[in-house]
Amino acid sequence: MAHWLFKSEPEVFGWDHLVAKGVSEWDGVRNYQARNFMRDMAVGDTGFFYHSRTGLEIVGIMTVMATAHPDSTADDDKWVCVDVKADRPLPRPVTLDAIKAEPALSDMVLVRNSRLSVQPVTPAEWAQVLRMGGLT
DNA sequence: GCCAACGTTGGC
DNA sequence: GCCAACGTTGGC
Repeated sequence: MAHWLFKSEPEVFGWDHLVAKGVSEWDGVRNYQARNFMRDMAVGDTGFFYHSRTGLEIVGIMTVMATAHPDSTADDDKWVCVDVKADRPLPRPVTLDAIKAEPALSDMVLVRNSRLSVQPVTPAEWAQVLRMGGLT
């Protein structure tokens, strides 16, 4: 199973919103690179939930529940979304500062390309963030 | 709130 | 097909 990272502004759609909603579409993505990553996702893939802008930390883990399907919030049919559900919060959220300070995470897309809202995470990065977050 | 970085659009 | 202008994202 592959790993991913999803960004959202906490005021717009944060971790608590996802927890309250249960299974939710990850809609509103209007970037080709991000869309293509969503097309690559499989049911059972896991992803980090990152709070951008005013959070700047990874707060939880979610699971992909449905593969890419048309995004009903788009005017045309070129955009897709996947369905995700909150799995569990990180006991200790992992901040962007902590990620930048960790040499093992220096190649994370989060660090390299701050504007990409859906991005892949390598198995090594995944394990490292889990450790820093107080899991495993 | 500002603005750098990035992506997209559209005139040529 | 180039690139200037514009819009958006997201760290600061």
